[in-house]
Amino acid sequence: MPEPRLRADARRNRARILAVAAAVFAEKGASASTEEVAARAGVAIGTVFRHFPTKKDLLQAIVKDLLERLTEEAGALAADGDPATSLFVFFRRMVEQAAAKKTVADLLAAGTGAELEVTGPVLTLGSAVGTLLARAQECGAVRPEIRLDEVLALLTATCQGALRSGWDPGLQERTLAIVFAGLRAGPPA
Amino acid sequence: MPEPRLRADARRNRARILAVAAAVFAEKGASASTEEVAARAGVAIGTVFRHFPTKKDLLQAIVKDLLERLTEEAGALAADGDPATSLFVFFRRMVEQAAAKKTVADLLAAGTGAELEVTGPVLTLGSAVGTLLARAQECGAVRPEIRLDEVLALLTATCQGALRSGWDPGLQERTLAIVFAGLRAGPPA
DNA sequence: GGTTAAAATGAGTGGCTACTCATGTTGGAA
DNA sequence: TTCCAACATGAGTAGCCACTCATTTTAACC
Repeated sequence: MPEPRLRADARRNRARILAVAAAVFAEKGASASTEEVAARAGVAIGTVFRHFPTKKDLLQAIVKDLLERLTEEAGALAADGDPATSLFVFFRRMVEQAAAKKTVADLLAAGTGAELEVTGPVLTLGSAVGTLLARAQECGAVRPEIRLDEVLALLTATCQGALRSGWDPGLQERTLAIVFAGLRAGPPA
Repeated sequence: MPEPRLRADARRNRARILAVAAAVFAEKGASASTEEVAARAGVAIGTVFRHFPTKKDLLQAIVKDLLERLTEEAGALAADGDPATSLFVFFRRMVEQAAAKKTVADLLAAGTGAELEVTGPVLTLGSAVGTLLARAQECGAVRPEIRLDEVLALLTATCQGALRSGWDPGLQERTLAIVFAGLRAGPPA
C-alpha cells in the first residue's frame, strides 16, 4: 500500500486540522461543530471534509492518535518502571488526562462500546495494560485473582467519573487510593 | 403556595407524559427528541410544552423523581437493613439501574456537576448515603477514614462506567467486588 | 513561464429539533 | 344546557449542523 503523496499545502493543512480538532474536542467534547474546527484552523469548511469525509472519521483519527500515545506510555512503564507501582502510575495518568480532555473518556467508552471504530487500538492499549497488571501481580502488588477486564472496567469508570463530575485533585487522589486498595487488598474480614 | 388545581384531562396527560418520557429517555438517553415523547404518549407536541415549557424542565422533573425514589430506598435500608452490608447493597442497586436506564448516570453526573438544576435532591440523596456509610463504619465494615465524597465519587464513576461500556452481570459483580474491597481493606502492605 | 491536476473555497442544501401560536375542543361550574 | 377559561392541536418558525459542489487558486513537473 504505497501512500499517495499529498501536495505540500495539503499535508500542512491536514496536520493543522488534526491538531486544532484535538484541542477543540478536548475543550468542548465531541459535540463541538466541524465549523469551529475549520475556523480555528484557518481553513474553509470544505477543506476539513476533503481530508476527513465524515466527522466520525475526524474523531477516529484523533482517538487513534491518543490511544497510540497512551499505549506507548504503558509500554515505557512496562519496560523500565517499578513493577509494583507502574500500573497505578499509569492509572493515575489516564484519569488526569480524562479530567482535562473530554475526548479521552468519551471515546475510551465509545471504543469499549462501539459507536466509533477504534477496536484495534483499544485492544492494543488493553494488552499493554495487561502487561502492567501481570508484572504487578508477579511481585504481589495486586491480588492474583484479578482479571484484566476488571481493571479496564475500573479504568474507564474512573475516567468517566473524573470527567463528568469534575473531581478536584484531592478527591481524585483519595478516590484512586480506594480503588488501588481494592486491587491490592488481602482477603475480606 | 396553593397548588392551582389542574383540569382532569390535564392531570392525566401530565402523568402520561412524565411516565413515557422517563421510559424514552431511559432507552435513548437525554438526547431523545421531545417529538418522540409526544408521539408515544399519544399527545401533540404542544401539550408537552404546555406542561414542561422546556426540555430541561422535563428532564429535571424526571431526575427529581428518580433521585427521590433512590433516597427513599437508601432511607429504607438505613432503617432496617444490615449495617454491614446496606451500603454495598445500595451501591449495587444503583449501578444496576444505571446499566438499564441511561438517565440515571447521565444526570447524577449532571447534578454533581451542574447542567441541570437538581442540586437539592442530589444533596439529599448524598446525605442518605452518608447515613449508610456511617453505619457501615460503626460496625467495621468500612474503614473509618473514608469520607462521603469519596464514596459518592466511586458511585458516580461506577454508574458511568457500567452505562457507557455495557458491563455484563459477571464483570459488574467482579468490578464492584474490587471497589468494595477497597472500602473495606486494611492498611496496604 | 505554461500547464494541469490536485487542493481550497464558501455559499448552499437538507435534515433534525426545540419551541410558538392561531385555531379548535372540552371539562366543569352555574 | 350554557358558556368560557383552560386545555389540546399540529402546522409552522428559526437555528444549528453535517455535508456538497461549482468555481477559483495553487503546487509541482516540464
